[in-house]
Amino acid sequence: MERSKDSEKSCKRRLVEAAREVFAREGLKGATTREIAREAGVNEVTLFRHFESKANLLNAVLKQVADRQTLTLADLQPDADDFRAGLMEYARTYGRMLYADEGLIRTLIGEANRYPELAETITHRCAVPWRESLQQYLRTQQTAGNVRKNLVLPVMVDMFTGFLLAAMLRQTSPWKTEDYTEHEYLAESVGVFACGIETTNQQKRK
Amino acid sequence: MERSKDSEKSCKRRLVEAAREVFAREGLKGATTREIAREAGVNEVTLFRHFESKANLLNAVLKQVADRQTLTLADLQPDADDFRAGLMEYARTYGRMLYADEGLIRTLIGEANRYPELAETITHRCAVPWRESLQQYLRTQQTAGNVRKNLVLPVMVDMFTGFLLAAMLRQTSPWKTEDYTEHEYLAESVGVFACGIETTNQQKRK
DNA sequence: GCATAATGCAAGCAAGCACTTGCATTATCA
DNA sequence: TGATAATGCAAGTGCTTGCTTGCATTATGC
Repeated sequence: MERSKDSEKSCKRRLVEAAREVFAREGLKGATTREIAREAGVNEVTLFRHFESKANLLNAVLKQVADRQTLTLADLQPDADDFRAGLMEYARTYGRMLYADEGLIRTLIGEANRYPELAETITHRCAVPWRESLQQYLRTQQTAGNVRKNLVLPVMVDMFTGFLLAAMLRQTSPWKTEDYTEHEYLAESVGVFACGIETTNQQKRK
Repeated sequence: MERSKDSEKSCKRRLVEAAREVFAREGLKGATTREIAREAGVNEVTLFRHFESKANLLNAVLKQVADRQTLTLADLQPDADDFRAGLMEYARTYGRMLYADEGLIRTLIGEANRYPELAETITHRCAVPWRESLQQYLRTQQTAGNVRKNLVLPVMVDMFTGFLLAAMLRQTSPWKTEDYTEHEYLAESVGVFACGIETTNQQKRK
């Protein structure tokens, strides 16, 4: 039972990896088991022997993505002493994650209503942890006197992740308009957001 | 040639209408010509007689949506004297449009990379006009002294539409978390945005 | 070296898909 | 009424899909 662990694992892993790419590239319906198997370099039958259905394979992919995100979030230690620097760190990390999983995120946005249980899973394991971490950070900054106390924190958190998500969607579209750089967007938008929620509203100098 | 105009038009229109719903509900690949025809109450063959292919039908749908949005935008006359009220009007109108076309927007986000020419069309005919209108409004407010002059306006515009889009995606998801109302989100987020870009940064009282 | 488990391969199945064809039926309008 | 155009209907074509079956081949660990 121990002997085959390695090869089997590498085979399964290669399949999950390939499936992640093909699902992201072709969509849930557009991805075919034939193409996934080909991209993984294994026979299509092997795919069905490991995961019994295409749906099972998709679940394995999502589980892997969720686990990776959990690690990313756990590694994040934002600067609590510099309010704006901490926010920027959240924004950069969140943005990096968005770009890394772009294809899957697009696909899930598109198919969320058709696979509700799937959307719920990914939400509970990805979005909720981010929300709570960020909300906790803002609460800390409130008690430190940096952030206004009359804010609805859940709204602020969703607004923050919201304009970052939208930025990713725009930048990775085939039609991106290119009148500012990604870095410029991050700095400017997070700056305005910070300016909007902080206590002492000193004007930001460019 | 005049005689059949009505019935033909009504038939074509019913097909486009049904197609819009089915495409939105099932996705570009998931939507079948059979179901579209059934939902329109006509025979599947009739569909192929009017539009020669599924792709043509999709184009007709997008054209209709784009035209409708052009009208919506033309009707919008934001209050230029009250900066925040004008912003809120933009937000409400934009939000209404987002909710009306939710399904299609989701689908297009999901499939943008697989149908680039399609994404480009819809962008040029929908997103760009919004961007320019909003940017013009902000420029006006800058000269009126209400908005800071050291802002990168394209970023501001995309940030604004961005957190509104993301809010719609969240609210219409099967897993919406429900810890604030749609109205509350609008008021709070637009408030923070306004607070972030305006010249005199008076604290907003709840 | 040998049993056992994993993989490959060729073929196929049943279903669903976009799209077509041929013909009967209905509505339109002069 | 009668020609013409639009629609309905039944059937079918060729392709792709997820998934299965049977059997040969390879690797693994004792």
